[in-house]
Amino acid sequence: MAKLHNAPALIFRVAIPVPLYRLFDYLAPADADSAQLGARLEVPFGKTRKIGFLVDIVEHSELPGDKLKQVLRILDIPALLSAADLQLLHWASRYYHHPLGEVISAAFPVALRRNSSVAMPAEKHYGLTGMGLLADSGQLKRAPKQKVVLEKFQAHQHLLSASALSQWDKNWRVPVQQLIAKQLVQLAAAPELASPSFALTQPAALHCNPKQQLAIDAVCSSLGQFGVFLLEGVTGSGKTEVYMQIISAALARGLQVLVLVPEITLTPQLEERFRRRFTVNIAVSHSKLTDNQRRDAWLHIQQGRSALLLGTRSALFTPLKHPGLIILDEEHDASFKQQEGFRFSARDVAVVRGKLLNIPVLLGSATPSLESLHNAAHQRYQWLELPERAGAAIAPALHLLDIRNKKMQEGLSAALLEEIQKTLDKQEQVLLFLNRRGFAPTLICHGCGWVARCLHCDANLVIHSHERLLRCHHCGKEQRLPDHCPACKTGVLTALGLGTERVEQLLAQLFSNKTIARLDRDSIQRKGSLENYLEQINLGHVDIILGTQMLAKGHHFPNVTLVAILDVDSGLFSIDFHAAEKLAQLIVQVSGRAGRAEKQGKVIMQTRKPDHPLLTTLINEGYNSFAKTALAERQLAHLPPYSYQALLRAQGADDSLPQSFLQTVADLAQDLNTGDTQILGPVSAPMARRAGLYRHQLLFQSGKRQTLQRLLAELIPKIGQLQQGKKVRWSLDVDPVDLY
DNA sequence: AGCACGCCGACT
DNA sequence: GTCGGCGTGCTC
Repeated sequence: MAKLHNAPALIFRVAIPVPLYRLFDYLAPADADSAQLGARLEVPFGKTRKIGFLVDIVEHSELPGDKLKQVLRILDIPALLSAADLQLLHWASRYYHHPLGEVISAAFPVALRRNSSVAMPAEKHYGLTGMGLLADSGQLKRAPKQKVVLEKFQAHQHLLSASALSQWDKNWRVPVQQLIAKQLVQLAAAPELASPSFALTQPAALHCNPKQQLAIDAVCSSLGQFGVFLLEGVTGSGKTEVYMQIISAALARGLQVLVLVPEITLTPQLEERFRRRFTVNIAVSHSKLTDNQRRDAWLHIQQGRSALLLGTRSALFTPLKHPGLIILDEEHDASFKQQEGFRFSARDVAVVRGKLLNIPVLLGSATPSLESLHNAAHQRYQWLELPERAGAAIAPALHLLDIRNKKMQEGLSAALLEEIQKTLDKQEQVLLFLNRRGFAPTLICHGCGWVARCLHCDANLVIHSHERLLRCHHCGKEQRLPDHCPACKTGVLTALGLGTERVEQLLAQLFSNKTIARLDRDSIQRKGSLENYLEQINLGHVDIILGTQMLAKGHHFPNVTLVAILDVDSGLFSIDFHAAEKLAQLIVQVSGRAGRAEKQGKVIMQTRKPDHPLLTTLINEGYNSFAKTALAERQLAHLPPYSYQALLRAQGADDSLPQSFLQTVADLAQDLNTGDTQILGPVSAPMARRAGLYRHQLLFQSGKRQTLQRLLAELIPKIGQLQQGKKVRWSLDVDPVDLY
């Protein structure tokens, strides 16, 4: 404990996960020598204790020594984050103008943010004994469970962890214990990661076409150095096989691979394919897992015990012991953008991470974002295309169906109904897409014109007919479906517009001998898992599939030969300039759900704007032509990616507080604005009131990223000190993707 | 974000 | 007389 009198007391600069734009100084603890930057620290903070992060060690503090408290303890020796990881988090904090403590905190799994224990799961691993290796499983025919388990081990020829076994079969413990008793299986020490010689006993890779091989070679030759690759491949073009062969090359070099996917609904199939293909330990991280499971996955990768991490957005920051490659699948997907708190884009941060770690980053999509295509066009990303459908599957044919002046039955034209009938007659499946759940979006009184509106939002209530409810899709508030008009008491209430429930009802009438599956948030919640539905569909037990957005993602329905998008027009006219891009991606993605090698799929889009250039370009010339046109329009309008934006949102209990707060900020920004940054607003948000709060926004736009960044860097810390800033909830969104 | 201090209304 | 409402201020 005794310190030399003259040794200067060391000061720890600590980032604390609080919404404050500053660091906190502490007196170093006794064991200061063992502290590394990035280590978690337990510190006294106000009246409580918090876990903070060591970001600097200095000799002097600006504060007088008697104001400083001492660090209680260093939680991680050594630190769990590498220098490059810490550098990435510093960058992200600066770029997104979000407090460093909260940003670093986001890199850790929840279980490590509050709880100090890095009680590394001393997870048990099991492997074959020499006897087990040679044993003939046929001799266990009187113990079928043991036989299957033994065969599982023999097929893998390496250690299996308890969690891997649990995922394979919940009831593995008893047979494994019995096999241990027979000395066929033994408890083993957990393996270190894959050295370069780690055996990858994988099934032979599929034969690749030349374009696939070109993509594989391009990324593989970049292993060990930074580079961004944009892999554009339509559904069925063999994108996943390209991923697998590149992953395989990275693993063979003893490198770890981080694979990010948009949502967990996509992971079961991909995870299964990975597990079948690779014998390395695979870690999985997504929101359906428990905090402890996610902590374990994080630590397994951090310690190099797992070689492959399959996860969603928040897995991006997981420290890699042997960084090799980052893959981001469906890179255009909106779920890669965090929409609250620390609003980062996992796609953009992944690219920066690749640069800092000096590893390649592979972005894949059938419908790349305009930003990524723009980056590819400017040689910042290397563009790799997979034009052909592997196995000679035929791309679906797209048709616009003009429904102007056509008689419609619940949103379905006679011509479409005829197509549906024809398809059903051939014993093939039909997929109908309508991006609105519920029965109908409006309840109106035929007598007096009263409309059911949400009390807390600027929105109409949606009719949910099965549940006899009116529900607000923005704040979730519900009420009973009224029998009579609450305003005039006499008028007849009428449902206006279309929802999936309503279409389902009609289909059930028209095709009463057919099975219909409705897939939307409501039906999934009520009737059980999505997987169950998907299985029923692919077993051929369903004739008509009807659903929302949910259908556009990942799942392929090989027996579907007709896809119909019931209302393509609602996406054509929006105040948000991203709408056209999103609609085009949606159309292509939904189209991609259908068909297989021997049957060409057909896609019908009902529209009242059959001449709309977005639709005609997309249909006649394809997604890439559409993208070129859309980018040209963006350039003319000086919109991203030809300019850079940041959106400051504010909400409060009344209309004036957020408005005047943003006006103060706008004035302040104007004073600081030395560049060409445009300060637009404040204006009220497109939905001015939501969940009882009044919302306003202020948009910053500049032709130069640096100019915008410089302004924000000066402005944002000042906002925190504004008196008005404490009475409203505000947040900054750098590179916003939806302007709501 | 927490958490405490602080100054005004309806309760045992 | 007090329990407790949430406005305001601070956290090294």
